[in-house]
Amino acid sequence: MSKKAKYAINAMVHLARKHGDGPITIRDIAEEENIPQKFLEAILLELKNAGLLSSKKGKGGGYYMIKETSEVTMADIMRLMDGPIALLPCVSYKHYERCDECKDENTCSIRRVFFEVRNKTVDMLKEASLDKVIQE
Amino acid sequence: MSKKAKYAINAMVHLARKHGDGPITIRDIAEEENIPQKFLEAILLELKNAGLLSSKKGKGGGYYMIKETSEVTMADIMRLMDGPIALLPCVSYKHYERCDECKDENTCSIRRVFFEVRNKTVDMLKEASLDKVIQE
DNA sequence: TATTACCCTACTAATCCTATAGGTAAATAG
DNA sequence: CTATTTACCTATAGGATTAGTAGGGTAATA
Repeated sequence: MSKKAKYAINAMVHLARKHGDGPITIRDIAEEENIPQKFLEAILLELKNAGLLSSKKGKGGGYYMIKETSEVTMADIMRLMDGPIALLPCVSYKHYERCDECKDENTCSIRRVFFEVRNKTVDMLKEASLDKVIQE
Repeated sequence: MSKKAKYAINAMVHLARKHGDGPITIRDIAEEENIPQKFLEAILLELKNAGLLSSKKGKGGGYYMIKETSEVTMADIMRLMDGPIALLPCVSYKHYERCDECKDENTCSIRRVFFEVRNKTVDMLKEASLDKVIQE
């Protein structure tokens, strides 16, 4: 997982914790979560464009959750930031791509293993919604 | 997973299938598995240095399995090629590293999730020994 | 209208990935 | 002993990605 995705998760968790408190500024999130501010700016924008967040400008502005905390999962955030969750592109559902050195996918012996890994991983990451994550 | 690791796995599977047939040349593996030969050369050397393979020089030489196919798993190969299997360095067992932006690991809410993902993933990859993989 | 915050473009330094080139050393066949 | 075959070693290099930084422009609010 890239730092970007980790930052995104930490920022979302931060906002989930303050859900209902109104907008939170980029600077506050950056400082409290130890994220470079300019980098965070781009990340939050991406999360907003994907519909996971909303924002308000001007004094008293900032970012805030637009969905319920139960409706946003680690899988959502990671897919947005890093793309495929699968270890091999040929077992990815959302970003499928054929392995160019593979002769025949149907007889590829390692594919089954990594298909299972992908499925289990996605299951766990989909289970991990923001509300569950902050409930500890 | 890097191409390097995927190549390594395919090469090991290839050698596991021919276990007992004597040494297989780099060229043969490269051609049959569609792996760039020079790249494969470095990969096989690394696998040998890690004790997963042995080799023989000169005519009739090549690489061959030195362990039983049940004793080498996907986890072994992947760790050797790509390093940590964990998505976050702070939940890695063999390559643990603190997240530098993390204030307190004990209260880090996302750590638990990715710890579970790591454990399940490693379990599956350790289960996937070469003999199991080629038994299909 | 001053302040505050969001939005946008471009750039960069460092690292990693995926190889390639060219030569050395050892084993074997004849 | 020579030629051939094969693994082994060193160095390098282009491209992609990552993780940012710099410097402003634009929009909303008090």
